Amino acid sequence: MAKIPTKRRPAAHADATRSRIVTAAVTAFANRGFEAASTREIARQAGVEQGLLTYHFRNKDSLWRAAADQVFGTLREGVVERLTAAMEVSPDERARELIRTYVRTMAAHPEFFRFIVDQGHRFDERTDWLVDTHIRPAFEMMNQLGMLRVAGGDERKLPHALFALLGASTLIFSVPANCYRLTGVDPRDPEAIEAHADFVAALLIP
Amino acid sequence: MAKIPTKRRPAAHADATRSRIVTAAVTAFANRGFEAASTREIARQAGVEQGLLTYHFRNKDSLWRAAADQVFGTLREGVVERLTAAMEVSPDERARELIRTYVRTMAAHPEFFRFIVDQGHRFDERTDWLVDTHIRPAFEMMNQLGMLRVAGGDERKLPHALFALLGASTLIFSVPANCYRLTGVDPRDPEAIEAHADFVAALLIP
DNA sequence: GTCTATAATTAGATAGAC
DNA sequence: GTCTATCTAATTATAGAC
Repeated sequence: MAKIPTKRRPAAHADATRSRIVTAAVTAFANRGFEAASTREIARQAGVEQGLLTYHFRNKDSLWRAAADQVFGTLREGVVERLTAAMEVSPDERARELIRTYVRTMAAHPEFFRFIVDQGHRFDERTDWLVDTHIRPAFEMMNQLGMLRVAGGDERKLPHALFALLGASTLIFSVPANCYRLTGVDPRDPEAIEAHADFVAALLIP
Repeated sequence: MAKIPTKRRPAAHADATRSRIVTAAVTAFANRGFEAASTREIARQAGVEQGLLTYHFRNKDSLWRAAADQVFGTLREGVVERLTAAMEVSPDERARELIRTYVRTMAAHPEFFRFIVDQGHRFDERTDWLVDTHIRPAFEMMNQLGMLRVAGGDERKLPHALFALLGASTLIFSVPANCYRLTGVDPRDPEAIEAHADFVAALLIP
């Protein structure tokens, strides 16, 4: 009586399997970088055999792109969801709250930053794809929301504002071992996240 | 008549070989991370055979520490050298100039940031060693120089100030492919470096 | 001090059974 | 859809020649 798939979703179980693989891939790629992440370890984490990965994804490169889709998709949902609550406050306070929201989202998804740093120094196809598919839309959304007002309306300062904001907001959550060993503060603690959100918001919108 | 070593420095040539290996290792570890960097590729870049690496360094871990010593040593020299020129200006302007110097040094050595990010999320022996040996002394020097005045004298804000400064100053130089593809600005250009130094200095010391 | 050879392990990709 | 088996190549570490 087991394994009777419905007519409408014969592949529901396969979708779940595929999803588990992608989730395991996100962790592996973020923790170890593209080359060092092993498809065997990803399969093991997802509870499947390595051969199945080539059924759902052609090769390691395709799996990486699926992982990137999930990382940026989750991020987009998180930010957009929190931004729908329209704020009737001053532009400065609105920008500050956007930045605090941004910091909290980064804290919840440190894998995002490592994805970018691991890939961002390679002038290759994957970087072109990542920027065109995911990073540019995010950049334009942040700009339209007024989060980059720190550039003072000078378009030439936008790149510096973007990477300064991203680096200031996110680095601490991507190197928790360094931060904890160095300062005793664990950046995964909720209080540390709020403290960093307040600090960065005050820094960028004084 | 070749290969007549002097009495005092019989190993001068060996030292040069060792140094070439370390230099190649710095590049490899920064570009690809600890696991993905291969000792064979490092040996090839240094113009030696792989077996020689275990003569000069016990294993990959020891080689990584030697590479870290070189990265942080170079950085320390660069910063200290530039700071000896005492500045008789206001504390604010002095802090700004220190931060500009810091940004320029980071731009000249993007491998520093990738060393930290690649290692900083692992709670292991290497992180403990890196923090205790290199990061903490650098942190204390920055604090004593007044570069973390953005914390406003509040000791609890120091961790946030440190990682915000480091991230804001350095990220852009560590992801040049992202920045160039996204904005058209190549952060390796001297004008871009100066623009970022000015931007970050103005951001942290308004 | 440097190289050659190789052992033991692991990598990604593929073919085919079920 | 999932797994088993295997191929080729690359990995770190080691032993020993010179």
